[in-house]
Amino acid sequence: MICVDTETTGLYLQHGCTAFSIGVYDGNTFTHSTVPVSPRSRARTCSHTQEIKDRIRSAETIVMHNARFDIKALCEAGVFSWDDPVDPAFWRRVIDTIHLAHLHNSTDRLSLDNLTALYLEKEYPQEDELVTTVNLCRALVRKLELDWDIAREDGEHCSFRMCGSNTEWNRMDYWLPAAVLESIPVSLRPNLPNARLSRVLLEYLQADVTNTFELAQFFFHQILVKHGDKSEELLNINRQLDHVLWKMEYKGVWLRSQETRAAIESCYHYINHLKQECLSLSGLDRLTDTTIRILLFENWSLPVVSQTKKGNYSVNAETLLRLHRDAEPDSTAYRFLGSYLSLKKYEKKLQFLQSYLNNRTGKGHLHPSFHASGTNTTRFSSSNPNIQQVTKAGNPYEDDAPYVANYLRKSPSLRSCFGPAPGHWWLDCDYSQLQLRIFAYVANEQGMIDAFNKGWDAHDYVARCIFSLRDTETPTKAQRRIAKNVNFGFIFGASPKKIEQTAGIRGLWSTVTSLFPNAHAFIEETKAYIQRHGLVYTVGGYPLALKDYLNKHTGEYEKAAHAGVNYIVQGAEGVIVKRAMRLCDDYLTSEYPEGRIVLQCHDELVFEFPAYFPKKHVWNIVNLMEQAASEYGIHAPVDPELCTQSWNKSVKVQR
DNA sequence: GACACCAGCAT
DNA sequence: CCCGTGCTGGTGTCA
Repeated sequence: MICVDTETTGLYLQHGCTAFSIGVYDGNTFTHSTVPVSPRSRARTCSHTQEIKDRIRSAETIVMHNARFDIKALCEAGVFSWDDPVDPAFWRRVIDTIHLAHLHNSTDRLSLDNLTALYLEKEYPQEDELVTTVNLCRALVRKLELDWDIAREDGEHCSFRMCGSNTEWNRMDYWLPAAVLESIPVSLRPNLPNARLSRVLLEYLQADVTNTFELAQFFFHQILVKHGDKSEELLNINRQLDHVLWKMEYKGVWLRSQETRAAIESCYHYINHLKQECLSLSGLDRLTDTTIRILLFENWSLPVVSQTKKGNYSVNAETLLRLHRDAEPDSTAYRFLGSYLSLKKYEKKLQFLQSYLNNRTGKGHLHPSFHASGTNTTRFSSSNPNIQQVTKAGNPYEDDAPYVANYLRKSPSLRSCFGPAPGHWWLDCDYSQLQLRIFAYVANEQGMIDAFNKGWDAHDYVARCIFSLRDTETPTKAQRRIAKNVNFGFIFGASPKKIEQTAGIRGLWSTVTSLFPNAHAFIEETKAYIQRHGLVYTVGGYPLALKDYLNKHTGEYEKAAHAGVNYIVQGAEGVIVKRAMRLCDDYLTSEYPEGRIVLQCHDELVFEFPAYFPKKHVWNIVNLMEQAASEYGIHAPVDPELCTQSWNKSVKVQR
C-alpha cells in the first residue's frame, strides 16, 4: 500500500502547466519527484522520476485523498493514460480517504488538514510559510514575466495542449511544484529565503502523504470495528461511482453557445432599462444592499419585515415583494420595488450565463465536478459550475406580483442553454416524488403508500385528508398549497410550529398527527434515537452524523432532531440514485456504449445518446432506475423524457 | 487580499 | 432562533 499526493502548478491546468511534484509514502519512507509535463518546461527532472512512476503504476493499493483530483494530475504527468480510470478495475486498487472519512463521520469537513487535526492530533508544517512563499513566487513570475510555461488565468497567451490529450476539462489551482521554485534564479528572489524555497513545499507534500497514510489506517480500523462485514458494502455506496464520475467529468455537458449569447443580450437589454428606472425612481447613484436598506427603511420609512442574522434589516426578495404588494399601486415605492426585484432577477441570471460562457472549453462543453462525498447526507454536490442549480423556466412572480411578472415574462430560461451535443439526444429520467415516497416508506405510512400506488398526486391526497374532502370534490388551490407545506414539512423535518406558520393554520399539526399516526410516531422515534445515539442510519445502513447534536444542551438538540428526519430521507435518496447510476452505467457499458450519463440532479439522471437511438434503451434504463429504488424497498416510478434540442424542451416518452 | 455576511439558485 | 442540503458571487469590513 502506498500513499500518493501531487502538488501542481498554481494556475489553471486547463491551459497547461509546467510540472508536478509527486510524493509517495509507503509507511516507511517518503520519496518525491518533480515531473515536467510541458515540453518547454525548465523544471529539472529528478533522476528517479521513472522509478516513482513505476512504483505508482505497479502498486497494489494506492491511497489518495480526493483521488480523482490527483489522478487527473497523474494522467497529466504521464503516469496513467486518460482512459485508464474509465475501467472500474482501475479503481479497485485506489482507496480514497475522502470516502473513508465520510463513512466515519459524514458531517466532518473532509479537508486533509482538518481530518489530521481531528483524528491524528497533529499540526501541519508551517502552512502560512508555504502560502506566503508560493504567493511571492507567483508574484515574481507575474512581475518579471519569466519565460516559464506556467499557465495564465486568461489563457489567451498560452495555447499549447499537453500530452496530446484532452486536458481542457480540468481546473486545478494550487501550489507551485518544487522544481519551479528552485528554478527561480537566486538573483531574482531577494525576498525569498533561498534554502526554504522548496523545502517548505516538500515538507507539506510529505506531511500530506504521511497523514493520508495514517488517516487511512485510522479510518479502516474504526470502520471495521463499527461495521464489520458490512464495511465494504457501505464504502461501496460512494466507491462504486468513481469511474462513472470520471467519465462524466471528462466528457462534460454541451453548452449551446448561441442560445447563451442570446440570453446574455436579452439580460443586458432589460438590465439597462431597469437600472435606469431604479436609479431615477430612487435618486440613488448605486444599488447595493446597503444603499437599498437606507433608502427603504430610513428615507422612505417603510415597515421592517425581518432582520438578518447580524440584525440588519433584510432586503431579500421576500421582504421586497411584501413591501411591493403593500405599497400604493403606481406609487414611487411600488414602481421602484417592482423594477428592482426584476432587475435583481436579471442580474442573477446574467451572472450564471457569463459563468457558463467563461467555463466553456474549446469544443463548447462545460465540465462540472461532481462530489460523491460532498454532502452530509450522501447526496452529490456539484461545482464549476454547479449544474444542479440551473433554473427551469418559470416566472416566480406570475401569481402574486403582476407588475414584476410583466418584466420577467421574456426572461430567458437557463436550461435552454444546455442540451444534447449536435447529432445527439438527451434522455431525462426523473423519479416522481422520490423524497415523499421515501418518507412514506421509512415512516411506514400505509395510507400514503396506497395513495402513491394508486397513482394519486401526493399533494392532492394530503389535501383531501386534511380537509376531509369527498371523492367527488377536488382540493382548491389554497388547500393544495397547504398540503404541499405539510408534505415538505415532513420531508424537511420541520417543527410543528413552523409547519403551522407556513400553512397559516393554527392547530394544523394535531390534525396532521391524527391523520398520519405512523408518520408522527416515526418523527418522534427518530428524535428519541438521535438523543440517545447522536446519529441516524439511512437505508442500507449508512450512518449519518448530526453535527449539532453535541450542542444539545445548549438548545441545538431540537434542531438536530428535526434535521434527523431530513437526513434519513435525503440520505435514502442519495443512496438510491447512486445505485441507479451504477446500474445504468454498467448497462450502457455492456449494451450500448454510444450512450452515457451526462449529469445527475439529485432525483434526475440525464443521458446522452446518438439521435434516433433505439427506444428499448429508454425502458431498460427506466427499469434499472426503478430497480435501484426497489432494492431498498421503495416503489418509485421513473418518468422518461426526451430532449432533442434543449434541456428546457423535453417531451414525455410514450410507452 | 482574506474573510464574513447576505443573497439567490437548485432538489 | 427552529426548513434540510448544497454552490457561487457581490459587497463591505478589517488588517
